[in-house]
Amino acid sequence: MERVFTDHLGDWKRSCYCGEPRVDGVGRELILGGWVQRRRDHGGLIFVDLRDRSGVIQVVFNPEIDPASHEKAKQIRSEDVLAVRGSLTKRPPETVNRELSTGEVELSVRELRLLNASQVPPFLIEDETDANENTRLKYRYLDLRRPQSLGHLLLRYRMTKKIRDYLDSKGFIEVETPVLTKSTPEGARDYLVPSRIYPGKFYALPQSPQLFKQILMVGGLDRYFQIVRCFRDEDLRADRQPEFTQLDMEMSFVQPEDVIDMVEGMMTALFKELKGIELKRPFPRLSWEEAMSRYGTDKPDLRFSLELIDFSSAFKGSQVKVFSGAIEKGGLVKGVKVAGGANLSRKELDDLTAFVSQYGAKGLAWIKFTEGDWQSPIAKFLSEKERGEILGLTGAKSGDILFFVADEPKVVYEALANLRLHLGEKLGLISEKDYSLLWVVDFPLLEYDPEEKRHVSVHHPFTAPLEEDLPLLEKEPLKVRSKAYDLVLNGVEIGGGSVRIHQVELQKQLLGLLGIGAEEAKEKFGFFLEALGFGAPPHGGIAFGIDRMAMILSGARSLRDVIAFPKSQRAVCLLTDAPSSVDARQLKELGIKIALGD
RNA sequence: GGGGUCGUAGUUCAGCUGGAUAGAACGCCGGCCUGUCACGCCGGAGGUCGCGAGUUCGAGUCUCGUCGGCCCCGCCA
Repeated sequence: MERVFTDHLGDWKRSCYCGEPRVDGVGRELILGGWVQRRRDHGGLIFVDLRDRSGVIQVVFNPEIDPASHEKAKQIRSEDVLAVRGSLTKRPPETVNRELSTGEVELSVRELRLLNASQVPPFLIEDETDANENTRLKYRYLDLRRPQSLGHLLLRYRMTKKIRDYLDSKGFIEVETPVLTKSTPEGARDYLVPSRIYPGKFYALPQSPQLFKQILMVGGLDRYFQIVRCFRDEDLRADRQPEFTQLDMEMSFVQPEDVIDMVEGMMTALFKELKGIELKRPFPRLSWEEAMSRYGTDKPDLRFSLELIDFSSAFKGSQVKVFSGAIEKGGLVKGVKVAGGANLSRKELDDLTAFVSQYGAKGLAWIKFTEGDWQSPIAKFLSEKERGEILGLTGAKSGDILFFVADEPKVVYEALANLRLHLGEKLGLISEKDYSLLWVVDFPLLEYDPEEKRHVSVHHPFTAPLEEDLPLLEKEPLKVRSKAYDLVLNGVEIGGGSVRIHQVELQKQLLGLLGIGAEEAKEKFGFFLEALGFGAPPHGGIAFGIDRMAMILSGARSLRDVIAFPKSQRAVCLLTDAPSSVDARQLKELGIKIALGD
């Protein structure tokens, strides 16, 4: 039987939100509106928990107060929308509900208006919902009614609001840049938008407004920011969505220190506002090289130690062939010591081995230090000298365990960085309440891409080299460091930026190093190079992942929790079913034929 | 593109080495109930076991394929 409600709001004006009434309002007549969290029908009395974004209040339908509304209330079901008029009353002391902000009061209803009936919801609207994400995303509007969902969006809003206020106070101007723009080489795959007016040509959705913000500096804006949607057509992860939001900023006449200083001020204000935390300034800083050697990653989580230890020199020429072999081939032997980790079971060690194999490690060697003994598959191959060096490097004591990975540097770093994180979580070394902010600086400007057989930018092609390294650019480009900086929060890169190249000749030289010839440069970035030639000031900036920041600051597990309408891992919007087919007519207008291979 | 994992009632799950009528909880429907707030009590409905092949006397269970959710690798300057 379909329930249909036909009441209208009429001249009723809502008095306040459901979560607001308190004892001091007792006796007042209130009009409230909201959704039915729950109905408890006692035959004689009917209780309804009425919910809106502010919270829940109990409303009571008592036939002795108003028989008509009590009769009407019998039809009420979960998630119906209703408005009630009645008097706020104090609850009898024994019926006070301490769980509710409004638990000392309730509304005695004199009139009920049934505004809209709800279908039976597919899952209960509660914070501890166990509905799977599939269902929650399909019925996102129901999921959003959960206080936790609202909390995430609210925190995100307060964050962007504070950012805007802060940057405004520092003289930044928010400027919008195009969403329909030009596809550029380098970087991620572009989302393309076909042009109807120029069949066969395409706009691209921006991966970031990089060139536009630099051109705004050429335009004399001096301080720009934008909270802006960006698009990258790559595969998704828990921390990666195809469309995401950046705080993009840029400043003129600056060096890295100036940008870093501005950002520290902003982050400090943000943490104070959102978490009530006073951050200490300056934030800690690591060079890229130090971050890699101590943590194996350019975004270390400093909330716990477990630093990497280098055994490469200790194992040169070792009887342990996997170690000495790796070193001979130009690789490394590195490891981590877990104090008190000797009680890890064989199964756990096997799991850890499987874990590092994901990152290309061929094995995970270990030594358990027990009372007067070294338990290890490699123990019998270790010389006295090596044993001495291991003890010297690690200070290992009885009860500890040591892990080793020997391979080419990239594999060693990736495997151990991830192992370190994995162990940190598994062993409970990370306090959820801690926040660790860290700058990583002095990145290399370029790295060599063996697949493309050319140099590629570590940051992006517009990043300026460190002035002191400029002489190396011609002969040893891989040794050149850049004026780039990343801000890392709890092991997540939340922001990255650089001071840019503002001189056209240097920019051309750099594009050349990347294998982008004059011809291609002109076609792809001609407008930009031309702009640099008209008096581009020195400038630099940074961009932050707003979604990631919101995720971390709200303690969410996934980016999807802090995005109102996120995509599934296969890049589908489960609510709208996008992407979808389009009319043949639309395709024809665009001059597009679908040519799907078999 | 690859690996892992999950898919059984509206929801979350159980379902053993393949065996007869596929269960539970919550939700839903009906009845009773004036102080509940995860109300309670009584009764009831609800299933193409994601989909398609195959093996078998017999498949929710085994095999292959396929679709979808999630996690990861590759990818993401």
